[in-house]
Amino acid sequence: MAKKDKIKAEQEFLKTYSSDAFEKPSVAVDLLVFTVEDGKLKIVTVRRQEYPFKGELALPGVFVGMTESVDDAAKRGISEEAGLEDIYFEQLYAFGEIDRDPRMRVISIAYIALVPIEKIHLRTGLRSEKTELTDVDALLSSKEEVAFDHRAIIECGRERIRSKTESTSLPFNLMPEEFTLPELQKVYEILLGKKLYKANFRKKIADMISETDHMTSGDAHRPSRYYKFKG
Amino acid sequence: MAKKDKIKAEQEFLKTYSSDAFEKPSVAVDLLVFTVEDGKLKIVTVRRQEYPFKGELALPGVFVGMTESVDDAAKRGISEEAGLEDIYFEQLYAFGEIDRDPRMRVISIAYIALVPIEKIHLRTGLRSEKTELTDVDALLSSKEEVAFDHRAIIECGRERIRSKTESTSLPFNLMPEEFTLPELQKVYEILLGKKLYKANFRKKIADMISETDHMTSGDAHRPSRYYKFKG
DNA sequence: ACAATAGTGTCTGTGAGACAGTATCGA
DNA sequence: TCGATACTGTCTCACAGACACTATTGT
Repeated sequence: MAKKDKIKAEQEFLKTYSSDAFEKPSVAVDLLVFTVEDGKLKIVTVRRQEYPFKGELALPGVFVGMTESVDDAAKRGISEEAGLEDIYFEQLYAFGEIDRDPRMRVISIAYIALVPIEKIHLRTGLRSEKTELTDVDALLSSKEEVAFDHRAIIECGRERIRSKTESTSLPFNLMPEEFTLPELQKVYEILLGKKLYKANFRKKIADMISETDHMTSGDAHRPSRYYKFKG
Repeated sequence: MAKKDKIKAEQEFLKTYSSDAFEKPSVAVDLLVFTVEDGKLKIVTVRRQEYPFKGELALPGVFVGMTESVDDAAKRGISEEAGLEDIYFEQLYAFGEIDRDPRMRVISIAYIALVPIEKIHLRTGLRSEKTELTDVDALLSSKEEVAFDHRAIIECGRERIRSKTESTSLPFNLMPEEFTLPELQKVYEILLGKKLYKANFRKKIADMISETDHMTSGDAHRPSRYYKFKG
């Protein structure tokens, strides 16, 4: 194959579009790390210590490095901000408005992650912002100011969760290894924002679970069986 | 408000992350412009005139400029490559592997667009690549080489179309202003890849259409009523 | 025995799938 | 009249929703 041609073509290309010829946007990932705590759907947030949006809530995020894929950047961010490894995450949406960051052009690719609360160990981020757990629905129905376009990103993520809860096994990613069906139903109800009928719920998820041989004990009522997620 | 603080914070930020301090990935949009022609689902493709992947099929795409949003870049690309304005499009997915372009780091945000065939006027792109219409399912089931990771992107778009056909009114974006129900059903069958029952199909889409007062004529069989899409 | 929660049986309505039937054109 | 395609009626079956009933613990 004409290697000369190849090199020439490459040089031609780099002349019209090289690292130096054009200014480029920065690319970041923003992270929506969801969990359920105290009967509420929450996300990991940081409180901004600097302008712009100083003092406001924001999503944790990292810039995408040249030596990592976008997925890997998301994984790194989740690890740095929430101390989490090996958890479920998926790409949500790319947010690309010109002025979403007043300092510079940043295109942000948002990811959602789902974690059982037991696994979460909040960690102070690299830029020493305090990480906290914030009630998603309370935040979205409040008028609290949220940094950048992060309110819209959170709304988008909330919607994805709701939608995939109806049609996939997504909520299992919020559960510990073993769980009872009343616990699981509660999580579904939180994600969907409505009460469910016990019998119908159990029929729906019947083929996603397998039972274990032990039960709850110590409560002043009938014990509940523990189940595991079955692919 | 402490404007001084604000400026200082900004400078601090730009020091640790400025246009010059870090190399940045390039950001492009790749376009999946779908249409139905001759009973087949097709997309607008270009044939690469340069290395790498010279001679192979590729998706049309443009780099995202600093003065346009990512959505606007997609709109511009659709206009430049297919001569189309005011058509339906939506973001598909961001592809961010490190080596998806062997020349340089490019993160690509893929968009799908749907156009009735009557509107398509293929236009030679800026880098004078020939644009053509390619049968999607034939391409995907063939072993033909496709440039970059574009085969995976096309698969992803094909899947999005199939999925949204089942649950939304997406296919109407492929129809002209007025259409008959047999025509509409044909399009659904192409998108879903299977035959549908007439009566069931009509029940399903009944509330998305409104009838007009005219019919087909000239065919050697019963005429068919024209309908319009109704929100 | 009772409060409290776990778990099951079943009726009903809705909607998809399957198929048979009727309607209306040109030749 | 016939071939061809448009259009409609209706049976069935799977499944979600709603609700009533039974089961098992601690106090």
